[in-house]
Formats: sequence, structure tokens, C-alpha cells
Amino acid sequence: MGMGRPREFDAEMALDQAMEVFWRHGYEGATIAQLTEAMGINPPSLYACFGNKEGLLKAALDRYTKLRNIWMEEVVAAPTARAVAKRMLMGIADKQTDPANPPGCLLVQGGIACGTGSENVPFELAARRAQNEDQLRDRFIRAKAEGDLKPTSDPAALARYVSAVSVGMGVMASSGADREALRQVADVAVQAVEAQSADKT
Amino acid sequence: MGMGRPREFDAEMALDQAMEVFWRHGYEGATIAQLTEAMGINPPSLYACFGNKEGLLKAALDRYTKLRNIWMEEVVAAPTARAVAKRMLMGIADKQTDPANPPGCLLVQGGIACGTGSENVPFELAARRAQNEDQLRDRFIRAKAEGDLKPTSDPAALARYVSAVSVGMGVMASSGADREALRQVADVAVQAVEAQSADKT
DNA sequence: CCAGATATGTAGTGTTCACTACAGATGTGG
DNA sequence: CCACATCTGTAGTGAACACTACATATCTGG
Repeated sequence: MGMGRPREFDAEMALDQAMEVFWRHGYEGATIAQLTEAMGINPPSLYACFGNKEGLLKAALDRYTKLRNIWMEEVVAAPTARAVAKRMLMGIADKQTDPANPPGCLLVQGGIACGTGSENVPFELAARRAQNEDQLRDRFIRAKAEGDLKPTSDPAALARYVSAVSVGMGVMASSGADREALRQVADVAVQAVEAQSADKT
Repeated sequence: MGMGRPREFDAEMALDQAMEVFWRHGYEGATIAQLTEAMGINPPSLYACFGNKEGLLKAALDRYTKLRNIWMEEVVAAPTARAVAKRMLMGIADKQTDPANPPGCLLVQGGIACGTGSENVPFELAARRAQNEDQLRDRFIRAKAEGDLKPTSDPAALARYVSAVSVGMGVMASSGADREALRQVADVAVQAVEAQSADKT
């Protein structure tokens, strides 16, 4: 039995285009017509490959978080908690104002609130944001064990804090904040982590 | 000439209900059917009173920001920059997890990204968030003039930072973070402002 | 109590949406 | 070269959407 006609488009390239549409318009704001046009395919190809609109979003999120997690590995490789926070937040400031992408973060722009029938989209995004928070928390737990963070510090709270600042910066980027403004926010934010760091005597 | 039949519903009470629907589902996710049902009126009454869906959102935002600005006055009345930040962020933690309202902040949940035809909704929300940031900035400028903040501090950056943390906390609240988790974030965040405060000798 | 003005409820309007039926095209295995 | 399987483009499908026409109801001013 034959294997059928091969697909004529590259799924990953198509996903990159879909990602950009979701990023710019959100899940509900993105229409199938916009998505198919950006992807350079017709609706039946989209549905054959990704199931439905939500399946396409999940595939785009998978691709987004895969790249992001690679970057997060570099972030948590920084030598101290303070350096981790600085590398993370400065990187966020740059990435969220990268003209190659829509401003902000897909995990926020994708859809914070959705209508009936798409309730699990915000949930899906939150779960992926939580992954990064967990990576940070684990890194801060280690920093505390190494004596890099004060014995009184709360690694989970610190991770949640850095995550919250990242998200807030993303929203600001999407509403027009420029790179310098975000870097200043990052700079201030790092000082809270510094306050939790052990004195360098 | 007569003045016509009087309206049978209370506009402010109806707005409160509409506000909750936008808050929970976002601008695009909220349907006229949901809004009219929550408001206890029929579509023609809605359109006669508010023009269209976007007009209703703006009216709801006006009501929301009016109450919020009153609260912000209390916030900036705190004696020091640190106290302002603490009062603001602790208040945010409580308000965004108040079971009387949907979780998070209407100015974020309302719509960070929107589809074609609603592009100015995110813009509208951003403008109102900026109001609060301006209030904070003015307060921090005063704090710097009073010697409460270090001469090297940047009041605008500090205000942007506190605003970013608020927004980030709102997103976290909407995705399930509880009050205690947000308070911990607020607690850490305040330390960055403390680091910008002049030493109390 | 009548004329003008505005609100209300019913029942739609056209449009846009996510999604798909179907026929033709293009591949593989025998 | 044929049976079969999968993809592709055209052209829709029903459903849900924001919004409204219209008849009726309820007010004020004279």
C-alpha cells in the first residue's frame, strides 16, 4: 500500500509563521484565514497537519518553549542567583523588543483571558510559564544550598518574583515600551535578588 | 416636548456586571449575549446606552479606573517610597485575589492582544495602566526631592518597575496564584525599592 | 389626554467564524 | 501500470457573532 502524496510545505516554517500571528493577535484574535495566509497553505492542509486551531496553537507553543528552554539553560548556568536574575531579565528585555518578533511574549500575548470554548488556552499558557518558574526555583534552591542566597531567603518566592517581573515586562513591551525602558526595569528588579544574596565578605 | 420613557435599569450596576464579564473573558471573549444576560437587559438597551461593544468596554474601564484611582491616592499618600511600593503591591496582591471579583486585573485581562478591528482595545488598556505609572512616578520624584530616595535613583524607572510587578502579579493571579504567593512576590519586590532608598542614619 | 420623545422586547439582519466535503493531484508498494 | 493512501485547492457548511428594524410601552410638556 502506498504512502500517499507528500506534504508540500515545511511544518516548522509554517509553525513559525503561525506563531507570529498568535503572538500578534492572540489566540482568539487570530483567524484561520490569517493563519493559513501567513503559513502559505490552505485550511485543509492546516487541519490535516494540526487537527484544529487549538492543536496549531499547542504545536506553536511547543516550538516556542523548546527554543526558550534552551535559552533558560544558559540563564540558569550563570554563577550566582543575582547573575541568573540579571541574565534572565536583561535577556527578556532584549528578546521582547527584538524587531524580528512581535513585541512581548507569546506565553502572555497568546491569551490571558479567553471566551467560552477556549478556556484551556490560558491554562495551557500558564503551564508553560510555570515551567520556566520551576527552572528558576530549582536554580535558586541550589544557590541557597551553596550559600549564595541568604539562609532566610525563599527560593520559590524569588523564582515567582523573577517570573512575575518577566511577565510584566512582556506586557509593557507589547504596549510600546522600548528596550531601554525594559532594561531599566530589569536593572531595578535585580536589586531585589541582590538583597537576598549573602554578603560577599 | 416629552422627555421619553425612562430607562428601567441602573447604568452603574449594569456596568459592574459588564465589567465582570470583560474581566473574566476579555474583550473579544465576551459576547454581547453574555454581557446583556449579566446586565439583565436586552441588546437594544445596551446599544442605546453605550453605543457599541467597545463603548461599553470604555464605560466599564472608566468605572474601574475611577475606583482604582481613588485607591491609588491612598497608596501615594504613604510616607516613603518604600511604604508606597509596599502598600501598592500588598494591596494589589489582595485585590487581585479578592473572591468578589474575577482574579487578576481588568486592565490586563481585558485584552493584551486583539484581532483585526479591535486593535485599539489593548491601546486603551495600556493608556489606563500608564495613568497609575504616572502617579507612582510623580510620587517617586517627590521622594527623591525629599531625600527619601537616593540621588542616583531613577524615579521613572522605579515607577515602571512597580507597575511591571503589578501587571505580572495580575497575570499570575488570573492563572491561579493564591494570595499568599502574591504577597511573597510583593515582599521580594519591595526590596528593590528599599535598595533605592536613602540610608536611614 | 394628546403629541413628541425615548426605552424596551422580539425577532431578526448580514457578516465572519472555525471547519469540511469533494474532486483532482501526487506519491508508494506490488 | 494499477490499487491505495495521503495531500491540495475550491468552494462551501452551519453556527455564532455584533448589531438593528420595528412595533409597543412609558414617560414629559402643554
